[in-house]
Amino acid sequence: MSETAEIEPLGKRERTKVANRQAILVAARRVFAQMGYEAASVRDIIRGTDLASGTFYNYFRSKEEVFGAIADDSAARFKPLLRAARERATSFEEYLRGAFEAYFGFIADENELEGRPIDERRPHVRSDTPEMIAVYDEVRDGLEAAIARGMAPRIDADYLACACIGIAQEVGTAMLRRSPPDIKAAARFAVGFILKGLDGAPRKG
Amino acid sequence: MSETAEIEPLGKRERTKVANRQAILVAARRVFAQMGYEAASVRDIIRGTDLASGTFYNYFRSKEEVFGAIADDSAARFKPLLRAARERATSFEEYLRGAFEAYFGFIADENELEGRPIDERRPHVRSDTPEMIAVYDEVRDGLEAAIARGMAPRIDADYLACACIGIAQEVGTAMLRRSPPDIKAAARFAVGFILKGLDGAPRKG
DNA sequence: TTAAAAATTGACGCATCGTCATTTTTGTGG
DNA sequence: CCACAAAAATGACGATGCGTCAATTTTTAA
Repeated sequence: MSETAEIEPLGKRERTKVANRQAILVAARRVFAQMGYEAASVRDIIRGTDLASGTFYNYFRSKEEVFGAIADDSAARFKPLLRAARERATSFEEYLRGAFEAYFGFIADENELEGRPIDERRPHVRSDTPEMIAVYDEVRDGLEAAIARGMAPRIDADYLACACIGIAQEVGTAMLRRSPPDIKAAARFAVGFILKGLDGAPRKG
Repeated sequence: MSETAEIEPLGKRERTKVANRQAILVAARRVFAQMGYEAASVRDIIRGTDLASGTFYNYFRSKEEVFGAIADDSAARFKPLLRAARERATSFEEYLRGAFEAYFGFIADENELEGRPIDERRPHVRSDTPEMIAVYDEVRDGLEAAIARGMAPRIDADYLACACIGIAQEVGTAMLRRSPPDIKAAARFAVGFILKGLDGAPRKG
């Protein structure tokens, strides 16, 4: 194998290319958080770097594409956490708990930047970018695997995955609105709810 | 009481005001569906009516506000359906089934306009309009009432409402992607899942 | 009939859009 | 070290959309 990890043979050209792309993404994250996604313009983003306006278009075609790249990046960083939760788990319940704690912890970290309210900067997490589709697939695969092993009943894995993602999103957002956000408690609620429905969710108080 | 329902004493001024506002909303729905929310401009919307560009700003401040009005309108039309489901039901399960069938039927109707994929018709941020908050409150009230009557366990009503809404949204979107969308089946899935968790969801096939 | 009030209109100044010819930077061979 | 080609950055440009506003038309009320 001559494909060993390409340690660091990056010329200056490649390095600045990576650096510029990253600078744009960092500026975009900040701008989206500060003024909200809708209000932000490509010019606002590029002003947050030391690049010229035309340079933006060497890296992205539009604001939407930048948003997609950020979402893709988040999804790519989250996916291994999800995978790890699956591999670490020895039971379905453990898998679910690991996955939800990973997700709730992740969004708690991601939203620590000060600025506009959460709702105005938050991606509408649909099966959008390749990495986000990969996350959805990871969720569904994990559930299908559990079903195949008899750890979960044989139900519609697509709807099930959607239900879990919906719960994760909405309960996650609700958690962020509470201060301080209690990650374990939120995960406990979600896991109990998914496993047993109303009867399984932790009693209040 | 001299405040009796104001039957129809609308002058021409009031009538055209209502008509123009409605014309803008109708055009906006069509434009959002056809070219996608992001790509649409205020000019695109106003071109879909016989009004001048400046007139738009007598009714709305921005494209976002138009979307908010559409969302608000949808929520306002949906809320009574939800309320009716609650009043009609004689058990918690019946309430849930009625609510989900109402919601899934509603979004199936709402998205019958041909055009861009569902996901592109909305902004990438979540807007919480007054009527949408009212719908959320209706959901939570319904659940709290059930809890108070001992028809459901005493769990965190806020998280529960969020979980139900998340399920409704994600499973609803997934349902729309299938053709033809099977409203009853989707509702059966959601209700079973909420009541009993994995064990309660209908088996596949 | 007429004057005040309200609403509509479209042109205006300004900002952002995406492009592209030009300039600057980087990699390569003599 | 220099020169030359490829690659990338730059900012000015025409086009388009933005939100405003003085002028105009329509409606209401006296």
